[in-house]
Amino acid sequence: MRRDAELNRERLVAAAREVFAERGLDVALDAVAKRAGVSIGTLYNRFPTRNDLVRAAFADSVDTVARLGEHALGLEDPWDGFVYFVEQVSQLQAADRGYNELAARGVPTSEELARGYDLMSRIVARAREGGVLRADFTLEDMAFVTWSITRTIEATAKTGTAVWRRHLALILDGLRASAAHPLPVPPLSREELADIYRGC
Amino acid sequence: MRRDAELNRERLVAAAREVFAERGLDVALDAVAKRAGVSIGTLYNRFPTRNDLVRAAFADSVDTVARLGEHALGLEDPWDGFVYFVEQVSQLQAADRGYNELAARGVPTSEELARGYDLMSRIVARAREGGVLRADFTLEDMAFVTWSITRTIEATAKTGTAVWRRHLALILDGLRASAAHPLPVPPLSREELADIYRGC
DNA sequence: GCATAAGTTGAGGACAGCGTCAACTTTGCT
DNA sequence: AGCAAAGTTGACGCTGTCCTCAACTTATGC
Repeated sequence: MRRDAELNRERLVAAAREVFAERGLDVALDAVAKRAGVSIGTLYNRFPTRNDLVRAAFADSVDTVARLGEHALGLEDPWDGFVYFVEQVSQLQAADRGYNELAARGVPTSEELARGYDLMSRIVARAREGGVLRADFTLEDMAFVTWSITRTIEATAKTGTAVWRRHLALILDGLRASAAHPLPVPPLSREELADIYRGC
Repeated sequence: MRRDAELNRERLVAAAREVFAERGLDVALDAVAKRAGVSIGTLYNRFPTRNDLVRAAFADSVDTVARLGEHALGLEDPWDGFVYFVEQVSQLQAADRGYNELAARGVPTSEELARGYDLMSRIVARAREGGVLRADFTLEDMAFVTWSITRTIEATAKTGTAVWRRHLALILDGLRASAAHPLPVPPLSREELADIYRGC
C-alpha cells in the first residue's frame, strides 16, 4: 500500500472512531470523510461497506475487552471477576455510543466474537462453579445483561450521573445463587444467539 | 365531521395499528395510507404529525394497560400483583412491535403517562410495603425493567419461544427484598425520567 | 336538485444519504 | 526525469421518505 493511502486509512479510522463514539453507528458517512479530511470517494475506496469501517474502528476495543477478560480471570474471587468484567465493559459502552450500539446489535462477523465467547465462557463458568453465580445461568444469558445495560445507557445518556450502575446492581442481585428461583424457559441456544448477532 | 371523513379516520387508525404492530413506529406513512385504502394527503389532513397517528393508534392500548393495572391491584398478594402487571405488559409488548417501541421511547405527551404513573405507583408501593419487593426499589426503577424487556423482545422477536420470559424471571429475582444488596447510585428523579420520555 | 363547505387526491418539490466513475493527481520504481 | 500503477476527487444519479397544494369530488342542509 502506498504511503499516502496508508495515511488516509489511518485518518479515516481515527475519524470513524470519533464520529461513531459521538453520534452512533448510523451517521452519514460523509461526516466521517469530512472529519478525516478526505473525500467520500476515498472512504468508499478503502472501506467498501459501512461494516468494514466499523470493524476497523472498533478493532482495538475488541482487544481492550480481551484484556479486561484476562484481568477478570486473574482476580482470585470468581464472582468478583464476573462483576468486574461486566462493569468494565458497561463502562466502555457508556463512554462510546458506537460501542454501545455495537454491543446491542452485534457485529456482522463471527471472527472476533469467537474470541470473546471463549473468554466470557470461562468467566461465567468459573463464577458459576464458584457457587455465587446461580447454577442455571448460561453464557447465552449474558446477552440479557448486555442488552439491558445497553438500553439503559442509551436512554440515560444525557443524564449527569451513571444511573446504569444502579440498573446493573439490580441485575446482578438477580444473578446470585442465593436469589435464584426456577426459570420458566430454557436459555437461547448458541445458534439462536449467533443468528441474532448476525442479523438473520 | 362528515360521515365519510369519520370512516376514513377509522380506516386510518385501524391500518396504523396493523402496520405499526408489524413493522414498528418508523414505517413510511404511505404504507399506512395504502393499507387504509386512502391517499397520503388524507392521512396528513387527518393526522398532521406522525405522533398524532401514533397516539390515535395506541389509545386503547393505554386503556388495556389501565385495566391490567386495576386487576393487578385486585389480586390479594401484592407481589403477585406486581409480577402479574409486569408480565402482562411485557406480553403486550411482545405481541406488538409498535407498542414495544413505544414502551422503549416513551410517548411524547405526558397526558396518558400521568394515568399510568399513578397506577404503577400504587402497584409498586403496595408490593414494597408487602415486603417482598425490595425496599430501595422506586417507581422510577420500573423504567429499567421496561427498557430491559423491550430490548430483549426486540432482539429475540424472530425466535420461536418467548425467551423474554426467562429474562424477566432473572430480573424479578433481583427485585426481591431477599436478594437485595446495597445499590450504588440513587434512582432517577421523576423529572429526569419525564425528560427522557419526552425526548429532551 | 343545487350550492357550498368539507373532504380527497396524487403528482411533485425538497431533502438526505448512498454509492459510482471518469477525470485528475501522486507515488515510487527504473 | 519519466512513466505506469496506485490513489483521490467530488459532482452526479438514484432511492426513499416527507409533506404540500391546486384541482377535483362528495356530503349535507335548504
